[in-house]
Amino acid sequence: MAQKDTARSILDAAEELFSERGFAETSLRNITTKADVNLAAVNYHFGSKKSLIQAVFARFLTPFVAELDKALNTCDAEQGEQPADLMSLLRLLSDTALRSGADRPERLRIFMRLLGLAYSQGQGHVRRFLRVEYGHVFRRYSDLLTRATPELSDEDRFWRVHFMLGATMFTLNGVDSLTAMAEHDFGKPTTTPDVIDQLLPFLASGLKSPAGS
Amino acid sequence: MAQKDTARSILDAAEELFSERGFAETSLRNITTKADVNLAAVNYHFGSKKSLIQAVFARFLTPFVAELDKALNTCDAEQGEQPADLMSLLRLLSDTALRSGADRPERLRIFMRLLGLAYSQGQGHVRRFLRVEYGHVFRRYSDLLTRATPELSDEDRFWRVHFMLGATMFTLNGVDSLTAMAEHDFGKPTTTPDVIDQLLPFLASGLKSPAGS
DNA sequence: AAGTGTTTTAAACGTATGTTTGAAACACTT
DNA sequence: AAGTGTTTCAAACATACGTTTAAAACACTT
Repeated sequence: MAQKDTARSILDAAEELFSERGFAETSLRNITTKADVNLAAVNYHFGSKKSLIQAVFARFLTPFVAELDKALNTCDAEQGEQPADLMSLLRLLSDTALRSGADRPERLRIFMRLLGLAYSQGQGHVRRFLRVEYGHVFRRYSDLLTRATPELSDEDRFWRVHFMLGATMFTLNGVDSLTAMAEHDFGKPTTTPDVIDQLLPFLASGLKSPAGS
Repeated sequence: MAQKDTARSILDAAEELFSERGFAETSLRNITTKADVNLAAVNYHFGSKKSLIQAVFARFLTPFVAELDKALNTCDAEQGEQPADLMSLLRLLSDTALRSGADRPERLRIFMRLLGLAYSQGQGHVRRFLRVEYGHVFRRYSDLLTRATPELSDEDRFWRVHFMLGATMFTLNGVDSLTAMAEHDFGKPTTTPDVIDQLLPFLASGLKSPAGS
């Protein structure tokens, strides 16, 4: 019992501190102090700081890709030959992401920050870990995206999908600062689902934008 | 003479190393070794590591915002009352960015990586420095963008501009990996201006996308 | 050539980090 | 209750960092 508790406390504290300050800027002493466990507990339970970082990602991503895989299965079964349209595909992904870790709604924001950090900081080991562990589901989703945009050349689609990825990562990365700015400027409170409702049409328009200049 | 050389060598090395590995992950010893100067030279010439980071940004941004300001002046003079259209505005910005530091074309990529790092890593002092030092020019550009999209509500425009920013940052951030992937998959070599030619229509379509779901 | 202010150098300082250790505390079977 | 494997703990380890120092080397005026 104590084992699970200690490991979970460490993961909770690490997740939050990493997302706030980055990986290199968060020390094991920060984490163990916040988790109220002994300093040596990290190395005892996870082996090293690197492994702890991967464990933080795994705790979020493993249930998420499982749910996404399930959602893609029912999507395939329902539609048969006819490909799903673009907007539905985007909704499917965002709904799955929002539902994953439904207990706390700010979980998605935290995880997106972690993902952004992993790609902008060194952390090549995280990228490798993610590709090896979860690559097949993302490849599956990518195939559906291809079938939903048959009018695009592979090259155009490649670039535009990355543009979409960038807009999404950046936005959800800083969604807390952005919603605070929006609330200050426009009065209305804005939630993460609200932001996603704004984002998806933008992404769809961009992806379908006419080719050429 | 020796003074300028040492300081410049440090800036060159710091710019490259920071953009490759991040700020916290790059030590002064890494920098001074690469620059082939003494370790103490950084603190002698720049005072501290923080000031060095700001100096790296200033060296790129000061000429850039000067050129952008000039371009905005001639833009104002030419157009008179009639606002510039969206595509021209985007071109104006990207042309200025591409021309700035024209000596080496990968300079823009390096700088975009630095900017992304400054916002994703802690580095709150960089954000503050940039806002205080260069904020007025970006506010000026933002006003032109507003006049070019009168059909949008301030709130919609706010969000979509940040989506554009995200797509741009992410893309130019990883433009070297992305062009390498594109070349591997599609044969054709792709340059940074090519990528921007793909990006701008995407951004324009997204910004102008019809409101509502 | 002497003198003066600037720049470079090698070495050290103090601090913080990730990790290891060996003993103590604990949980659980026999 | 003794014994056994697991978990916690305080302390120390080795290493790396940013910064400071004081002397040496340099550039340049008089």
